[in-house]
Parts: sequence; C-alpha cells; structure tokens
Amino acid sequence: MHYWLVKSEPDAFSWAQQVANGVEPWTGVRNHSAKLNLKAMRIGDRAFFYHSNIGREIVGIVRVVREAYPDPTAESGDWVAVDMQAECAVPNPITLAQIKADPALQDMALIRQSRLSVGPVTEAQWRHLCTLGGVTIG
DNA sequence: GCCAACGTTGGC
DNA sequence: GCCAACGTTGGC
Repeated sequence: MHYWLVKSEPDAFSWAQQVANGVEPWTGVRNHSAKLNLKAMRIGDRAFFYHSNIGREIVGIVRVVREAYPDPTAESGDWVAVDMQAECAVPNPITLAQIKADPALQDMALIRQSRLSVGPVTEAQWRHLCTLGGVTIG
C-alpha cells in the first residue's frame, strides 16, 4: 500500500464534486513526473485530495479503484488516468501553511516541488497528516 | 497581479 | 546538445 497526494483546483474539480460523483476518472495530468506517479498507483492505494490555489488545503481522502489506463482527454494517447473513489472527508482540513510550519512535513513533495500535481506521501507523513486532520481511518 | 519554479520549444 | 525565450502552475 502506497500513499499519495493529488491536487485539483476546486474551480475545475472540487472535493464536493468528487463526493457527489463517487468514482471519478483522474485525468488531465500532463507532466511526466506526475504521470510516473499515476502509473505507480495500485488498487487500494490512498491519496489525499488537495485544493490548490483556492483553499490550499487537504480536504479529503480518495482510494484508487482503477489503475493507470490511457487518459481519454489526451489526443496523443501518451498520458494516463486512474479512477479515484471518495473515501472520507478530512474533518479538520490541513492547510498548506500548517504543512509548511511543521518540521515533520518539510520533505513532502508538495513542499519541495510545488508544481507537481501528483506526488508521493510517506507512511509517516500520512499518519502525521491523519492525526492533524482528525482522520480516524488509514 | 506578481513572481518563482520549472517544463517545453526552437534557434543555433 | 546547449541555452534563451516563453508558457504554465501555483503560492503569495
């Protein structure tokens, strides 16, 4: 089991939409590092759902329910998508400011590579973030 | 609205 | 193959 963090601008696709839709294809990734991360995802892996730009906070947890397949929104066929299912909300959303201020979280891809839209989270970081967010599962 | 980070493009 | 120019992302 691996852990991840995926970003979405709530203007384009929000956590509320993810919850409403249940299972949702995660499409539109056009960055090679992010693509590699998508391809490394396995069914059952969990990911934090982060709102970039507006909100700038972790608001939910999703679960991978379909592994990488060709992104239908890419004409070239060179990109991949996975399917994500909403698992639970994060009771106390964790802000970027909080993460930046936490010594235990400085190595997160979210901090070190701010433009990366799909990045790994270590198990230690995951547990720490769950504690901060008041998440009881995971 | 600005700007830093960084990926991509294109001239050489 | 190098590098300057340019576009995009995303925090502030």
